[in-house]
Amino acid sequence: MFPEVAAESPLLQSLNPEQRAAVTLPNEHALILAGAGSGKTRVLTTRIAWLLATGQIGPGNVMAVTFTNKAAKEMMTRLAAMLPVNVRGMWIGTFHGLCNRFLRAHYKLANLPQSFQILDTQDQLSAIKRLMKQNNVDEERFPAKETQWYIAGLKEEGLRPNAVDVRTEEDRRKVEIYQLYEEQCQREGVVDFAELMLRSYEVLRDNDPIREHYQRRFHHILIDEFQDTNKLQYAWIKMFAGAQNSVLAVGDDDQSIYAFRGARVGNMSDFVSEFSVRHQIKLEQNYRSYSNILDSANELIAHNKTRLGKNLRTDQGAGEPVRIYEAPTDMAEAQWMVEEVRNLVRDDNRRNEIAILYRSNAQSRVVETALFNAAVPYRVYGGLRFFERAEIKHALAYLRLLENPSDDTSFLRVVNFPARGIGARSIEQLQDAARTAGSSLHDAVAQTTGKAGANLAAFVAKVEAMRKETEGLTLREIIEVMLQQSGLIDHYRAERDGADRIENLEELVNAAESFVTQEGFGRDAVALPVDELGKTVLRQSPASQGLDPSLPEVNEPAPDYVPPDAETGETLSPLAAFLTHAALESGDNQAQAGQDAVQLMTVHAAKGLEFDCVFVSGLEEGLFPSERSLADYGGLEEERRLMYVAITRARKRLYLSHSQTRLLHGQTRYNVRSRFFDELPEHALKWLTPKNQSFGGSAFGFGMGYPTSRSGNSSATGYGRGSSETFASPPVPPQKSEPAHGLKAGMKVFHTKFGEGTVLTLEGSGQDARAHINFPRHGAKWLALSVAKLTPVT
DNA sequence: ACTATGCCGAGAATA
DNA sequence: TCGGCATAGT
Repeated sequence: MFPEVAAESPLLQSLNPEQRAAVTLPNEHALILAGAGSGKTRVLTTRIAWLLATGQIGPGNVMAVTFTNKAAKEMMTRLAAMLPVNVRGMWIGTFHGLCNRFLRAHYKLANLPQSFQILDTQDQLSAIKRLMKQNNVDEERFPAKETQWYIAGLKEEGLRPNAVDVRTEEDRRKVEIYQLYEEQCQREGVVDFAELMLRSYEVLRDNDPIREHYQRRFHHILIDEFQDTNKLQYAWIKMFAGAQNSVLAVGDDDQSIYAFRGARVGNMSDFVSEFSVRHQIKLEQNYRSYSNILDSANELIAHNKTRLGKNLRTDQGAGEPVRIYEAPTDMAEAQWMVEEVRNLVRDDNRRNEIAILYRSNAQSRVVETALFNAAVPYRVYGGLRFFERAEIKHALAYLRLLENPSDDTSFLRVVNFPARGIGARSIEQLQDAARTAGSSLHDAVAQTTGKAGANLAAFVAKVEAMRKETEGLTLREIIEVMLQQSGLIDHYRAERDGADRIENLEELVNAAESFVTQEGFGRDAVALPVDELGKTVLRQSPASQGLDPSLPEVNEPAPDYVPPDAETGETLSPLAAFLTHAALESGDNQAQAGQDAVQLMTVHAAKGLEFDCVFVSGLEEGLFPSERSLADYGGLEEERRLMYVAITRARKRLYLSHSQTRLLHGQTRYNVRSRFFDELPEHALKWLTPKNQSFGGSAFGFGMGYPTSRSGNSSATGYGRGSSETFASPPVPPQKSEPAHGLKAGMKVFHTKFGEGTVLTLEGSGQDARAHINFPRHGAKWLALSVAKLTPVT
C-alpha cells in the first residue's frame, strides 16, 4: 500500500539483510530457518508490525501461533511496543489457546456446551482411572498412565476410536477404553488438551463455510517453533491455508527436541513440498554468543546426518574458551560447580545469569545439596505450578461444580474434601447408581438412600447453596464465598502446615482479580489500532472483506473473550472464563521468582532461554546421550540436538562437566565421558582437568588412574584473583595407585576357577572395585577385582 | 479417617 | 536408593 514508506520504515532499521528479507516477504508461503539467538522473535513481531504499519492488513487479518503462553505473551508485548495496536484483540496465542477460542465461538458445531471445561493432565488421569475402575479394566494390564499416553497419542495423530487400526485383542480393549473415555468426557462436558486441537480441526475440516471464512480472514498465518508441531497441529494449520493467504513457518530443525511427545521435524520439509514454498530464508547471524561457543555448537551439530543445514556466525570475538571439567564423583562435580559459581559471582556476574543445566531431573538433587550447603541461593525450574497445587485444584473443583454440576471429576475430588463422612463405599454406591441411570454423580445423589445418601445430599445441597449465594457476585466475591463455605480455609487453618496453602488460596483470589482487570474480561472497549504514521487504521467491517457477518468479528477484545452465542446472546460467565484461563495457563513453575538466584533446570526447560554463564553437567555416556535414546531410531541425533540447545544457551561462558562415577538408583555407576566431547573443536576448548584419552572409546581403562602428564592449565585467561583455575590443589583427588584393571562392561574375561565370562557391570573404585560377571557355567557372580584373578579374553 | 507398609519405577514436558 | 502411590490395618 505504501511501498516507499515500507522500504524505509523505521521498523526495518537495524535488521540484517536476512531478517529484513523475512520481514518484508510477499504474501506467499515461506519457511524461515532461524538459528539459535538469531533474532527469531524479533523477526516474527516485526513482520506483523510491518504488515500492519504498511496498511497491508488489519489486526484481524493475522494469526500467530506459539507453543507456550510465555512466547505468545512476549510476542504481544513486543508488538505492542512497536505499534499502538490492541494486541489482545488479535489472534496471537498458543495452539490450545486459539483452539479454545475457536471452539467457544463454534461450540454448537463442535457439539460442546458453551462453557465446556478443560481437563489438565492430572484431571485426565483421574478421569481415566475412574473410568477403568468402573468398567473393570485390569489396571495391571492397562496402566492408567499408559492408557492416557495412548489416547493422547492417537488424538494427536488425528485418530478417533473408529479410525484406529486394531490388530490385537489388546488393541481392541485399549480402543474400547478410548471410546468409553470419549463418551465420558462428552457426557460431562469436558475436553482434554488434545481434544481442543482435534475437535477444532474437525470443525474446520467438516464445515466448508467456516473454513473458508477463516481462510479469507487470516491473510497471514505465522507459526513459531514449527519444528515442534505434531501431525495434528500441522493438519490444523493446513485448514487455515487457503488460496489467498500465506503461512510463514519459523523454526529450527537443529533445535527439535520433542520427538518423544509427538513433534515431527519432518513437518518442515513436508511444508516446503506440500505448500510449494518458494521462499526459504536462513537466519544464521547469531547475536548471543562468542565464537568459541558458537564454533562448538556448529561443529557438534554438524555430526548429525539429517538436517536442513545451517551454520551460525557471529561478529563477536572468540571470547572465553569452553571449559571442560572431569570430576571423580557426582558430588565433586557439584562441588566444583558451586566453587565456579562463587567465583563468577565474585567477579560481578549476577546469579540470575548463571544456569546449571542437566539432562534429567534426578540430577538436580546433588547440585541442590551442594548449593544449599554453600548457602548459594538457587532456583529450580519445573516443580508444581500454581494452578496444579492440590489446594488450588480443590478450590477450582468447587468452582467448576458451581459452573457445571455434572463435572464428575471435580465432584469426586471434593465430595469428601474437607472430610464430611463420605467414604469409598458411599461413593461406589453413588457411581453405580449414576451408571445405571446414565446420569452424572450429582444427579444420582437423589436416588441414594440411608445415611450415606444423607451425607451426599448434604454435600449437593451445600454446593447448590453456594451457587445461590454467589449469584450476581463478582468473581472475587464468588471465590471468597466458596473458600469459606466449602470449608477449605477452615480445613487448612487446622492443619499444621496449612499456612502456605492458605496463602496460595489467597493468591488465587488475587489471580482472579487480576484476571478480571488485566485481561479486561467483560469490557467491550477496543482501542483502535493506529499505524506508525499516526493514521488510524480503520476497523474493517466483516462485510467489506467478504466475510460472513454472522461469524466472529474481526476485532475482538480479550484473548479469553468469548463471542456471545449468535442466537441467544449467551456468553461465558467470568467464572467459566477464569476456569478456562486456569486450565490453559497453569502459571509459574519457578519457586521464589524475582530473587537473584542460580538457575537450575533441565536442558529441555532451558530451550528458548539464555544466560551469561552456563554449566552443562553430567555429560556422560548413558546419561547424556541417555541410554534409552540410543535404542530408538534417530535418538542419538535428538540427543545431539539437545546438546546443541544446551551449548547455545550461553552468551559468554560455557562449562561442560562429567563425572567418573555417579550415584544412580542407589548404585554407583561408572560412566564414560560423553561422546559429545569428541565432537567439539579442540581450539575452542580448555580442559581444566587432563583430557584422558582412554575415555572416548579405547578398550582399556574406564576411568581409574590418570596419565602422568598434566596439561591444559597453562594459559589461565580466566578471571584473575586466584580463581579456581590456578590449581591450588588438584581438582581430582589422587586415586589409589591401583593399576587400572582395564575392564569394561561387555568384555569377555577368563577366571581361573569359573572359566570364561562376560562383564555385566562394574562398581566401586580402587580397593573396592567389584565386577558383576556372568559365567555361563556358574551363573553371575560379583567379584572383588583386587582379589579375583581375571584376564581379558581377546 | 488416618497411619503404616509394601511395591514399583526410575526420560525429557507444553497446553 | 528414594519417593510416590495404593492398599491394609487399627
